[in-house]
Amino acid sequence: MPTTDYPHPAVTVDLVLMTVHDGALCVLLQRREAEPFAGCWVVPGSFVRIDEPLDAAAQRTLADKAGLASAWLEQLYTFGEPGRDPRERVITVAYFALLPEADLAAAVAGRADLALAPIAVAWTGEEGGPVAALGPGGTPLTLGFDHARILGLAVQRLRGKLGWAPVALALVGEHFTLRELQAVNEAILGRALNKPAFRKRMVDSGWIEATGEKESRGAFRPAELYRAAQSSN
Amino acid sequence: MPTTDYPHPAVTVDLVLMTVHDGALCVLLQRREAEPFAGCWVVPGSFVRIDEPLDAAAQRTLADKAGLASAWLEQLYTFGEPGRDPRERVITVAYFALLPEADLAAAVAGRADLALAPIAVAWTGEEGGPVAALGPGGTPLTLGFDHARILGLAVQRLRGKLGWAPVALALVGEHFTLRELQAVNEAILGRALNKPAFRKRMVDSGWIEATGEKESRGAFRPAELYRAAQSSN
DNA sequence: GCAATAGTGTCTTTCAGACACTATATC
DNA sequence: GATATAGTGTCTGAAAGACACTATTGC
Repeated sequence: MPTTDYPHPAVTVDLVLMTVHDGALCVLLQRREAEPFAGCWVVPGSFVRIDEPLDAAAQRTLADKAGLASAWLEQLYTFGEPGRDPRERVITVAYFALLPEADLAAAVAGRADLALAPIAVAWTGEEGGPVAALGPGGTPLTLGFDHARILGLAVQRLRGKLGWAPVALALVGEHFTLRELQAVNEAILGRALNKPAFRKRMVDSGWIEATGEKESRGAFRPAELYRAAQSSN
Repeated sequence: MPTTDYPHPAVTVDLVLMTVHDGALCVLLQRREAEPFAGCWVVPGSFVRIDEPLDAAAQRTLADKAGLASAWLEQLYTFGEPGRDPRERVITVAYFALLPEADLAAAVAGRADLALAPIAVAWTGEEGGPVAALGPGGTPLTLGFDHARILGLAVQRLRGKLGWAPVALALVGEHFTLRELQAVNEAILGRALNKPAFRKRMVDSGWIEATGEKESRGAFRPAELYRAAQSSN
């Protein structure tokens, strides 16, 4: 592995920032001003600095673009087709990040170039494939670069990890009810779940613990509030 | 995402070529001649050319370093710590590849700089961690760069995929018996499997189909030979 | 007591592990 | 028929879905 004089590609990180809003899995998209793909929507990204670890570049992008300090952040896949950016060779390391709805809504508020778009998934199971992101009228947004494919892979990975990792906890607040957690899971999977089975699985998993406090929403029995267990990280 | 004048990092692909030999999961390692890490063992890799897709670079490395035309090849993870190569910033996209024992043994034969090293895994379950590669005397080889970590992630991914993807089929020949397939699975997982359950799972999975032919090894009942089903890809 | 949601008990089905059994080849 | 491995039937236990039931709050 000697050093070479061959031209080096540019390397970026792209962030698929996801949350669940109104029962739908949503992603934060940014409207591009400049060419190429001006007017199209893309996931936020930035160039990796020459002395910066990849995870740090993702963290920095999270702070710059969304004003967010912390999130469940995980490397997704690296895309490097030569033609994916018409200007120069750009290899992008895609990350996906999960945030509670409130955090992401705050980041979007007052920013005309940002949108929280519901994701429309046509496939089911493990095959995967590209997905569409919907605009205000329910019409699909035009995504720039290969970001429809990146989004599709993010959804696929998220669905796959739901069963064996506490990723759903990153999408609810610090305190949450089992009903909220189940709703988040159902939004991600796109199908209804069985209530007793879900509750048993969650409680037995060791990911969550009861706080002893209750949530009161109206004229009916209040729900127990849970929080992420210490070891769930 | 404008173009920039910032310095670009070098990008490489590294290949974790694995097979099962003598009941042990093994990896193809190459002894480095040059500094840094001269005398250490590393997984084969090469620079990504400026007009070359990442998958094509992995495929080319497979052909150059191991003389192999085809294998189960899958992107693993991208490693980009600034200090991982002391010469310059090198971001590497790691792939793992699975080959039948015979193919990899042929690649190593007569090459003093290549070795097929058994992998010693200390952990179990899902945590993962770095692993050791063993030399002829059973002593651990000194691995260069961050390749112990790359190897560890490859083992973790391989173990994780065993249950729901037909990866084990890439490690046996075109025709194989269920006993051979089970032995491969056991070598990867590092634990014994239940025979009836394994057979039922394999047959029900749809990944394999019976050929109608038999394998005769001695004075006992011959085993049915199977092959990968068409849809198992 | 009524309404509405929270939470649970129980039955059934499905699947994997354990174990012992039957099957089939060569000698 | 002895032997060694291939392959299967059956029991058991764990986990999930279906469904109905009980529990608790405000009004």
